[in-house]
Amino acid sequence: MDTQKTYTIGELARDFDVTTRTIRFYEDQGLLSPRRRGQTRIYSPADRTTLKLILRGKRLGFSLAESRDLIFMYRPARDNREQLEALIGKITEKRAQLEQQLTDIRILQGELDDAEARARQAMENLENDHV
Amino acid sequence: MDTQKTYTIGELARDFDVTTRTIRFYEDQGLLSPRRRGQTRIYSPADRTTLKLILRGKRLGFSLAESRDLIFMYRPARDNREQLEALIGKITEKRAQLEQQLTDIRILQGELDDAEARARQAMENLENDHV
DNA sequence: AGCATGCTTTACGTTAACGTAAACTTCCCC
DNA sequence: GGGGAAGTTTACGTTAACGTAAAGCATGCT
Repeated sequence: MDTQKTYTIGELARDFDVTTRTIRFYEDQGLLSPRRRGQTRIYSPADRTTLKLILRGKRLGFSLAESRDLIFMYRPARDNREQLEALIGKITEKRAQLEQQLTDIRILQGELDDAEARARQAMENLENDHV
Repeated sequence: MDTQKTYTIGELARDFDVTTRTIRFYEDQGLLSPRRRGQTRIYSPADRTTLKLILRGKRLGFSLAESRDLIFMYRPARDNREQLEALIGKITEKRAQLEQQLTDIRILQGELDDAEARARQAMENLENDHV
């Protein structure tokens, strides 16, 4: 059964809140390669997932090159041992980067807590000074 | 006692592994404003901390504008009520963004685990096929 | 004195990630 | 059959975040 759902570029753009230009740009960069019906691009659920991965990467500050690496990391490839070892090395690096980000986020969260507390305190003081 | 440690631009550049151009650029963008001895920039511990904040922001994918906002959020300012409420609003937004990043990171970590497991499996298979 | 080191300003160059506009086809609707 | 909506290609424009180069001052060796 070839009953896979498909999407037009406009649908994806709406669903993910990006422009069609953006989606075509990602294809240009080798991150997407949708089928074609004539000239028109037809996106599969897998393409949709890839797009989701790219946008998640963006939220974490990754470049498109980094996201492409991640995508190809996740896609199983018929590799020889060297390639597999290189892959594992890259995975290890990414993991370290994510750990660093976790640390950064936690610290920042704490600082936001402080900042909010001080802001609320300042508002209370305004009240009192005003009285 | 005015015995605060100070830094030259070159020292900061080495310590944080950025170029002096980068540090001057941040000043240009209003993120840093070091004292001067004549022409020469003199950085205080506070300036150093600010630079650290900027670089942490970069690791999380923040633009310099976002980092500047964060810095001014953290610096207590003599504000009126409207400004304080706006500040609290911004803090709340940032918090939501950080939560999203946490979610993204956790998912990605899981995917990296999968990818590594598959890579190791593939290596084992290579061994066996080889025998 | 001469020269290296490290600071300064000024200014043009570069890359990533799209935005924007123009000109064209295809399909659907009434 | 004449719009209108959504797709296409081509191509130039834009912004952020620096890189790179040139030319000049100050300081400290040797």
